Parts: sequence; structure tokens; C-alpha cells
Amino acid sequence: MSALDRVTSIKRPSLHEELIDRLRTMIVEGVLTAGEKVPERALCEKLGVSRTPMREALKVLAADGLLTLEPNRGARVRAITLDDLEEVFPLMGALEALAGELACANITVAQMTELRKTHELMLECFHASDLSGYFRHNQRIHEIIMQAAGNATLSSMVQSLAVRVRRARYLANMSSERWHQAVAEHEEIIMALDVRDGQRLGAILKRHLANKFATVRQWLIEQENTSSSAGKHR
Amino acid sequence: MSALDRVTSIKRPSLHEELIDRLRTMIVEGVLTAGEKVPERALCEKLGVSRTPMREALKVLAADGLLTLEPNRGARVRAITLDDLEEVFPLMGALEALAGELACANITVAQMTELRKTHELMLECFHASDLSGYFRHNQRIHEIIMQAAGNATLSSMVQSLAVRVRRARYLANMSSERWHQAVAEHEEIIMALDVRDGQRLGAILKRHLANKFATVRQWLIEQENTSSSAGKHR
DNA sequence: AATCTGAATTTTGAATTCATTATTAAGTAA
DNA sequence: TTACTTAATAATGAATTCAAAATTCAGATT
Repeated sequence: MSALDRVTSIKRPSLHEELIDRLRTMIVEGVLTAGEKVPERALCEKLGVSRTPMREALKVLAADGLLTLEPNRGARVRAITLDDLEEVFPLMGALEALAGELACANITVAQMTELRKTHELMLECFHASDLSGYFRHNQRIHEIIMQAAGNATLSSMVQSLAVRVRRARYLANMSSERWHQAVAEHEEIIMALDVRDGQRLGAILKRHLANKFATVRQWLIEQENTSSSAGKHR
Repeated sequence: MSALDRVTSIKRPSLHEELIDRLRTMIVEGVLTAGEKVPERALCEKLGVSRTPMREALKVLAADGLLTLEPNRGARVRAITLDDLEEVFPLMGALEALAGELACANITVAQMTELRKTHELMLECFHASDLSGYFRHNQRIHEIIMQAAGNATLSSMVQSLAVRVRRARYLANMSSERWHQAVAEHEEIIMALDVRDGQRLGAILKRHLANKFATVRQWLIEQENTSSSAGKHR
């Protein structure tokens, strides 16, 4: 029976859960764009599922704030506005600061090692001007910190907020100076974690976020300006 | 046409939204108790709806952390454990502190007036030993602060966390000293708001919460002790 | 008696169907 | 033409139906 113990149980995620993931990804990646109506029928056909699990997924995503449900007229991808951003920013700040404090208290040596390793990889991407690689490693770093914090509830809340912001394809907008600044901030983050200074890490993360939001904000303003000349949703 | 203007549009919330509210209330009020399987069919019959909207509501509540969905074997009311509590507490602390800061910056005179009024009512209940009245006004006070903070996202997150904790019927457990302490803390809260001292309010709210959690924690421990002698779920 | 097997029943997951409400299109009158 | 009806079409919301999985329980086996 010893060899059998290592066999993991077959997990077949229900359709609605897979759909939640798929739709979320589609929204983040811009396949479904903000303000746009969600083509329920078309999506069902494309993904080969019936309306029942699809609608379950839509309800969940709406409760999560990614969609709005207009009675009798379907779902719409919720557009992120400047007002939203101003709401989300202080929240993310408070949550990331908390994550930093908790991470300092709980991070393991292994996690610290992976963090440094990922940071190195990120630096390489930075020097190679590989934006998407940089973005990937950057995200991973924040994931490790969140993981080290060891608070699943906190993690999922930050995740949910991050997705709402991540839709904004603000990265292309990141200036060279801003990029340098971000890298410098990451150095500080690693250092604070190294000496387990929770207070300081919290402050750095908050500032890091504030700078990021300034970039997103700028991007959003430009977006609204260009799109208003074209056409309005709704 | 002037009289007609005041007529509000008929809003018939979709079934699944009403169900979300109903089920949430049932969980908070203990009609559906922690660890218990949700009797899908029976609930549908009781509430006079079909399984479709009911299942949509269950999915949303599960995503919100109030239920767990076990594949092919239905939903279960998620029991709050000590570990959960330890997770939720620092989160609520950070969020309430933020709410306090924002409230100080944005509270209106009208809101401040209502706050004082509600505080008076709460005091009356306290002196009359009316626990449920006290609880109601107490909750209202925190609602007003959250409203004054003017951050809907923050508000809904705190709400969601609060519900998870509120299920615990810890109030009966509140000692006389603790009750006195809570009232004193509320005085402090009002004062800090009065002079718009965000930092201080944040600290007070955090401490207020810490004390509350100590009470909940004690209640939970007693619960786990008494229930383990009886029988286990699952 | 205790455990195992397998059919009967119940419950769940998902597709389908049905009724209602929006949207579009076509026709009519000014 | 332009505005206004009204019929046709499409979508949404919710109930029902159907297949697959879990649970229960009677009977068989040790």
C-alpha cells in the first residue's frame, strides 16, 4: 500500500470553475475588452459548453467585480475608471503593506532563495529590454512575497484587486526612468526582506505601488482621451 | 408629468441575487450551521425556486468563502476555524484602520451627527442591558464610518470578512468587563473622528478589533471543545 | 455478527426547453 | 423623409430534463 499513497486523487474541476478561469484570463488579456457586452451564446459555442455553467461563471465574476450584470440584458465587462483606480489604490497599498509585514515574519530560507533567484532573472530581462519577461518575473516576485505572508484570504483579495487593474495594458506606457525606478525599488524590497524589517518593507511596497499606480493612472487618462473621440459604450 | 417623476422604476432583482442575500442571512443567523451540508433540493422547495438560480447563488457564496463546494457532493457551510480567524483578523485590522483614516478625511457634518445620535442610542441599550439593541446600533456605527470612508470596494471587502466572523455567535460570551471596554473604545472612536485624527482613529479601530477578536477567539475555542465531545462532521 | 458486493435510490452537474423581456426590422401615417 | 407602431427576431432568466456520480441498503459471504 506504500506506493499507492503517493497517487493523488483524480480532480476534474467542474465546468463553471474552468470557465471562471478562462473568462478571467480573457478579460485580463483583453480578448474581452472593457465596456464590451459578453457574447454569452458565442462564448458557449466557442468553448463547447452550455449556458448553465457559463452563466454560473458570469455570476461569480460579477460578484468579484469584473463584470456588471444588467437585468435582462446580459453581462458587460466592467470598465476600470479613474474613480475605480482611486478606490483600489489605497486598498492595495494597505494590503500589500500587510503582506510585507507578514512575509518578514514568516518567510523561509527557501523562499528567500527563490526570491533572489527570480530577482536575478528579472534583472536579466531588464537589461535585455525584455518587457514581457520582466513582467512575468516581477509578478512572480510579488507572488512569492504573498506566499511567504502565508495568509490565503489576503492573497486572494490582493489577487482579485490586481486582476481588476492588470487589465489595463499600461506596461507599454512605462517610461525608461520609471522602469529604472521600479528595479531600484525591487532591490530595496529584497534588502528589507533580508533583514526582516517588516515596517520598512511595508513602506517600500506602498511606495512601489504608488509609483505603479501613477503609471497606470497616466495610461488610463490617455485611454479615456483617445476613446472619447471615437465612440462611447452603453 | 411632475408627479410621475418621483415614481421609481420597478426593480425586480434576479432570483439568484435574492437567494444570495437570503442564504447569506441564513448562514449568519445560524439557520444553516457551520459544517452542515446545504440541502439544495429542500431549500429550493422551501423558497419556491428551481435549482438553477439556487446553484448560481451557491457558486457565488462559495467564491466569497462562505461555502465550500465538494465536487459531485454538493455545498457545505464553511466552518470558521481558529486558523481562519488568525488569517482574517490582521486583514480586518488593516482594512478598518484604512477605513478610519479615509473616514477622517471625508466624513460630513451630517454623518458625524448621525454617528453621535447612534452612539447615544447604543449607550441607552448598554445601560438597559439590551444586548441585541446594542449590537444593532454598534453595527450601524461601523457602517456609518465605512460609508464616510467613501470607498465601495473597501466596504464590500470588509463586509464580506465581517460576515464570515459574524456567524460566530460570540456575543453571548461577552463579559461585563469586555462590554464596558467596548463602550469606552467607542467613545474614543467618536472623539478621534471629531478632531479628524486619522492616524489615531486607525490605531483605535485596530485595537478595538483586536479586543473583539479575543472575545471571538475565546468563544471559538469553547465551541470546539464542546463540539468535539459530541460528534464530528464529515 | 461484521464486512463486502451490487442493485436501487438519491443527488449532483450540465444540457435543454420554455416563457418573458429586449432588440431589431418593417410598415404606416404625418 | 421622419417619427411612430407593431410584428418578427433574438436574448435573457428560470424551470425542466437527462446523464453521471454518490449514497443507501438489501442480501451474500466469511
